[in-house]
Amino acid sequence: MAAKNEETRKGPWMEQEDLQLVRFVRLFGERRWDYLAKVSGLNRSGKSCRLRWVNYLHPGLRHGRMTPEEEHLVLELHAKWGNRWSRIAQCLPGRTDNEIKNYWRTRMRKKAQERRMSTSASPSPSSSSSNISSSANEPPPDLVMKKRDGMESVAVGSSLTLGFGTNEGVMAYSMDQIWDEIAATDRVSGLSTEEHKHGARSVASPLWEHCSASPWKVDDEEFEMPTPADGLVISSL
DNA sequence: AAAAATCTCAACCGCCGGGAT
DNA sequence: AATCCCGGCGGTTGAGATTTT
Repeated sequence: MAAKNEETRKGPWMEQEDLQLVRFVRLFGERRWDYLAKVSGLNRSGKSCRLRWVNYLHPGLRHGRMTPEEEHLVLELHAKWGNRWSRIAQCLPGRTDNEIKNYWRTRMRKKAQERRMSTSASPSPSSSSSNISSSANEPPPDLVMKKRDGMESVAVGSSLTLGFGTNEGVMAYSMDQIWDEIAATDRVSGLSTEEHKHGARSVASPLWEHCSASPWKVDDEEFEMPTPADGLVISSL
């Protein structure tokens, strides 16, 4: 048996690949990733395609820093469900499990650092009960955001950029560019960029229809949307 | 201004469960 | 009923960006 035609590509996605993926997701919907990966001509695994779509290209995504409300919600939900990132993500429209996971990880690291500092500063014997390892799944009382507070978050439609290397050098492109490209190449079909952004979801995916009322639908029967009655106090939500 | 340290986030991996055959 | 395949999830890694010294 000859090896696969070419080995599957890995690493950062190129703009062309994104365009291709978006186009084929519009055609086939958000499913059958393996098939989609094959017919699209992308030298990527189905998994890789799905991940790229779900975590980056999906029209409903919000990128950039979490709002304080979102941060609060993550804390509350993590207290309730632990590391069930996908489930938590379903309560934060536009956020992916990956993003939340990353956020939590960063936060825990910060927390651990602070704790290390404080324990080394004040050698309190009782502090051993809440050490770093146990804190990973244990929601700390409050949120500490010290650094980078001044940094503005960037939205998908505006200025989020990616950098990647090519033979010709480093390129960067934004989501707007991707959608513009699609609009340009498909202009004959009469769809505007905006229609693409929204059309991508409505045309392609039955899944999306499913989610249109609640885009981040949860099908787990145990699931309950947290309410203040559940002990969640989410101010200004 | 440069180097070092830290942070962020995209992407991969392995495992698991569900559906199809 | 058993097996296979695919998609989804959580954990982890590494490159690039940003901040601090």
